[in-house]
Amino acid sequence: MSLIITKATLGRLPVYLEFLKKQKTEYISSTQIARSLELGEVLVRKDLNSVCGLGKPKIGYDREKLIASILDALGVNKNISAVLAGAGQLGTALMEYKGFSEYGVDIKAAFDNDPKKIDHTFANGKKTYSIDSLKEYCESNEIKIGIIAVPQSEAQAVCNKMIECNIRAIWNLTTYSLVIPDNVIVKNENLALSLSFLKTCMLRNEEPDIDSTLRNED
Amino acid sequence: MSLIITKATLGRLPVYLEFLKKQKTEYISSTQIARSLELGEVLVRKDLNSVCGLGKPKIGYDREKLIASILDALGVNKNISAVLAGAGQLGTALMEYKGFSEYGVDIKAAFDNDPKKIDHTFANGKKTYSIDSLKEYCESNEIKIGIIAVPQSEAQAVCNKMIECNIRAIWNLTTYSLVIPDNVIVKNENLALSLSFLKTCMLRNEEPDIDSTLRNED
DNA sequence: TAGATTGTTAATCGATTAACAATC
DNA sequence: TAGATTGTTAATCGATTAACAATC
Repeated sequence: MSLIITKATLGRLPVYLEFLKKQKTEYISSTQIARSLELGEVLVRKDLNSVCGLGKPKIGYDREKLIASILDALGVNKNISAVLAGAGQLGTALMEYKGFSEYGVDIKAAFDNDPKKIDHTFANGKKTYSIDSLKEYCESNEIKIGIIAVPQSEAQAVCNKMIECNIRAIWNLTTYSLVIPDNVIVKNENLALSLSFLKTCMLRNEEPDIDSTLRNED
Repeated sequence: MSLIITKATLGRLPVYLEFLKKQKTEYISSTQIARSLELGEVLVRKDLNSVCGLGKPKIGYDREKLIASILDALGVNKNISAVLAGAGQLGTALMEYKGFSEYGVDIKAAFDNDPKKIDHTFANGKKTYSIDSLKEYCESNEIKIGIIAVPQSEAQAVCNKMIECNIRAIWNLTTYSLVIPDNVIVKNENLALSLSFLKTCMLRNEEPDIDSTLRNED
């Protein structure tokens, strides 16, 4: 029944999701989706097929069910708690960002080593704690994801601390290439690289449809 | 001489660059690079070969020259000016971020429609102007890149304004799928999607080496 | 010469697309 | 039945890897 969901598919599921949410009709065909998103229609069909096999010839796919299946495949319904290290400008922006909850991720608290930042309360009531209390906090709050938004020079140290706290997935917003054990996954979000990639594409007059931040190093 | 640089290669160049900068030796072999970055050594050789053909058997590549070639291929030496729309938390973080200049991108000014934000001076002396003065500013400052960090609901309007200002490359930090003409390139930087992708990979226990933000929609 | 390394050509692999049969 | 749509099998395409010849 359920085919293997490739990573390429996984990457497109949220795109389908956004699109499907905007539609109004009860049923929707892969042809419509493909045309609107400028993707091959067979590709769309294969993607949809790998999360749910319920398309009906001549009618299309049940929109509601499709949305539910995608949400399920993405694990949106499973709520996951995260913590953030580094309550600077970027950290604050992330703490106050509302979009994460839509995907079932809750950044519960920020941690910093700067006494001036500790105890600060964000606009939404979340708080900044001392980095020393990270372990205790993670243990009592079932934290699964760690977000690193500290200065480069501290990135590895903070990363090590997070791993000690049993965090197994790290979102790295610094430009530092973290060294991590095999059982931890890292996603690098290098904004400088990303903007630079756009610039390079512009200079070469190409579409930026590959992302330079996608590779894992070390 | 210079082979075609594929986009996949283009995405890896900055990774090589970071690594090469950290090294000390005069020459470096593709084998060393491959091992350190966990890439295939033939792949590294092909990549390096597409930007410069100066590897020497038994010796390796001249580190300095390699760095220079990569910088050149990436267009880092060509300085490009950008403007940012939306001086909120995220916008402020980007305005004050120091890493962009390393890749030859200078975000010169921020624009907003909120009177409370207009005329604000950032920590580094850059300023926020009224969105109404965007066109004039872009024309007199040769602005090539526009960064959108406004609320979703205003993203398209701001994008349209930027296109009127002759901006041909847009870095979109909202979750909105911008509709743009063919001669404009967009790079979507959807942070919610990115974090969500990490979460999904964690739940499925996979490495997140493909990035969901890489696809262009609409 | 032997060994380390580069660069090229062919094979493999994964993802996408094309062709077409199946279904309502 | 005809037409629209789905789902599958084979072909294509691009990128990576393997094998190996060339070079210092």
